Amino acid sequence: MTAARESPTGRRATPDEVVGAPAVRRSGPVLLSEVAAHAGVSLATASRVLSGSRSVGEPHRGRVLAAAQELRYTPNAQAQAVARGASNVVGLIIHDVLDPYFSSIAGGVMRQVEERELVVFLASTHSDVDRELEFVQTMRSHRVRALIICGSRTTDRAHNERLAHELEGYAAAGGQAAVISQDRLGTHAVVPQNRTGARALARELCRLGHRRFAVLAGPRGLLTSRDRLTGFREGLVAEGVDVADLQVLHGEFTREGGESLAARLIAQGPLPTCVFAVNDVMALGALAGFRAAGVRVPDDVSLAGFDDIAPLRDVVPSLTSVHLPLEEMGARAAQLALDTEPQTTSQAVKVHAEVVLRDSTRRLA
Amino acid sequence: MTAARESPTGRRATPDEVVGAPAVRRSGPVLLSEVAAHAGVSLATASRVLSGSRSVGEPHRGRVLAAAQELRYTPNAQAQAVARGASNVVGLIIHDVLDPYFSSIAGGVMRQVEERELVVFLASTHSDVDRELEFVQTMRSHRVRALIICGSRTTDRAHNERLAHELEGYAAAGGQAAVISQDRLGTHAVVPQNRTGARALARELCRLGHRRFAVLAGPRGLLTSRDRLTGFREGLVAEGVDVADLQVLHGEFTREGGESLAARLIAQGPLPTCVFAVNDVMALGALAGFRAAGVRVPDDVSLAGFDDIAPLRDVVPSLTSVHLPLEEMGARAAQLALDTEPQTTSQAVKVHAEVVLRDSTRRLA
DNA sequence: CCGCGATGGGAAAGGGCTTGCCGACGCGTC
DNA sequence: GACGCGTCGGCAAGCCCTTTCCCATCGCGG
Repeated sequence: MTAARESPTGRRATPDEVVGAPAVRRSGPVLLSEVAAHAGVSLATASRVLSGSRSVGEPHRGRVLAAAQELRYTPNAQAQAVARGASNVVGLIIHDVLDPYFSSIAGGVMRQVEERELVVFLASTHSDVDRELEFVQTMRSHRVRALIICGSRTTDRAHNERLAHELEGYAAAGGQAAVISQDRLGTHAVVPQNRTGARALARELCRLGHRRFAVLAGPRGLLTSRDRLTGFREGLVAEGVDVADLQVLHGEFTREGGESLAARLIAQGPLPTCVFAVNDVMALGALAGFRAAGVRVPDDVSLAGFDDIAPLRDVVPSLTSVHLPLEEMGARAAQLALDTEPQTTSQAVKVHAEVVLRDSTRRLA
Repeated sequence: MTAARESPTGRRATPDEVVGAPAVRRSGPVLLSEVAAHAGVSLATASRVLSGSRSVGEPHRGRVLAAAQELRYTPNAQAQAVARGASNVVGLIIHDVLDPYFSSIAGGVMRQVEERELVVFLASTHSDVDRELEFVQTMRSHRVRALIICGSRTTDRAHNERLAHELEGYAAAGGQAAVISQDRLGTHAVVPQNRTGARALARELCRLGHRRFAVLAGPRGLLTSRDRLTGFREGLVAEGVDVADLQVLHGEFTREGGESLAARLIAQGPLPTCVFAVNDVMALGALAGFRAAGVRVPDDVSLAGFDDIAPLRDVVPSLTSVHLPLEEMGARAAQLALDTEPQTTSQAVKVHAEVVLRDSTRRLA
């Protein structure tokens, strides 16, 4: 912005000038041209030495390297990207770094990115679909070589279309994208088996003897929540549970959401024997809510979540959940976006979800 | 990298060629020049309309916008950065996204960054000091306008000097840096009162009647660990506790580290009445370690941590800790780096650390 | 001694964008 | 009607690199 290049004076310094004002360092980054001048070679040669794009004879080679070192030259990655027509940046769009679900996924992505010596642009949407769209634009404008979105997954058709449209634009411009947990967007996709996982969970819970359930669901518009709810319902039906009186409470997909839903559930009257929170963050909130109200888990009510996020390890009682290999999902998405040839037909990787019974769900007598 | 522009044939297409192959859309991003051509104005005008750098008369203005929309033009941010001589990217270097301490800080940074409509480059060092150095280089080469490091804080003099040197180079090139939890690096700094906090914690624990302590410390080379240990010791001395037989175990600054240290502590013989883990992640590990060994907290041993990370909220027993406003620290660092004029003398912000007594530390009879 | 291919250096043409400058134009004023 | 002024287009010169040519040089066999 306030670039204020103060170069007007800046012609080539004659030897005398060098003697005259030795310490007057131009501020701002050192340029390749300065390195070249310092080494007494042409710009082209300096470039070739430093980027290793072609062999350069020893005398010159050494001098360029020395000059670069002495001047503390750092190539301008932006200019390089422009000149080469390709960047080494990967875009990552998630909801929130603070949410363990997303940070685990981000961790997986980062690992892959680091292995390839790339760099990641991180953007967090805070669940705002418009920001999501906006960020796709931003990423595109930064010409990221790959884009990974772990996003909204809303049922909002209009939004999904716009997103698909954006992504198509991104792809048309030569980028590779992978979306986590949502397919049919015309990109690579890594999708957890939400429905199957929830179905399996329902089955296990029924096998523990539970018949009366409540579900703490996310916002109605979220596909993830809907899929898990649907799967759970199917599972119950398969086990012969009457789903008619299944209590389903909708709230935010956050800890606070879970907490207040638990409170609402308690207020509504007799508790079911088992509560399924469609994700672990909500389950943790619910756990806190129950505890605050003096409702004991699992004695008074059983509680299960979904995702098997890391902090679950330290909770008491340990939470029953449906395990998702979050880091792997991130890593896989990164691989899809980074290792696939552009123009390949997009792949969809299904991720297995596995029920893990722990102490928060008890067997009924 | 494999840029492979398919231009060898690529001289300028003659009008005839255009007629010959009308639908052959060049792949790759749409260029500003194409937009300009489409709108029938000059490149300059198109640029001005789209960047709003100068007012442009209505007939042209409208046509440029229409053309841009129709062609789905996205400006090349890299080229813009080169041309403008300033980028709108902020660099963030942390150890690990998966660690709640760092992700909280990252969250704070992100908030500030988003408010300013900038974008962040995230790099994680996984506690590797060399990678840290490397990343500073990378960030510098990407010409990030601000750099926030939440890093190693090692006692390794050589490394610190190299880091300071790197940062000085970055600053000389016109960048603004802020470092979290380490000062004397010649940059802005946000430093938590580790020592004071630990001292206060020691005092509170003594007031609960504890006299025999153990400290689960991080690697010897980590300043954060050392400061907290020092402060804790000072606090004990101030309370008249004999520090001679204070048990100090060193391990990794991770959950696993805490877990195995707890095991070691148990194996070593009679437990002290209270254990201080120098950070919460270790404390959580220790809690798990104790639990696994059948040692009850706080009945058999009291346990305290430091940082007050988010997952602590859901742990049972709730953990006594020293609260640090992590998000704010990140936000503050971002502000320092973003809102300060370059060349200003660097500021150091001290962050208050406050003891929060919870259920994991009990009062001795 | 000459021609040959291989090698390495440099000038210059990009890459996609911004912006300083100039000139054209329309308007109001005296 | 001439002049000044403000507005707005466009040319072209940047920004900092990479890479394509092309030419000079060199070693070498014929």
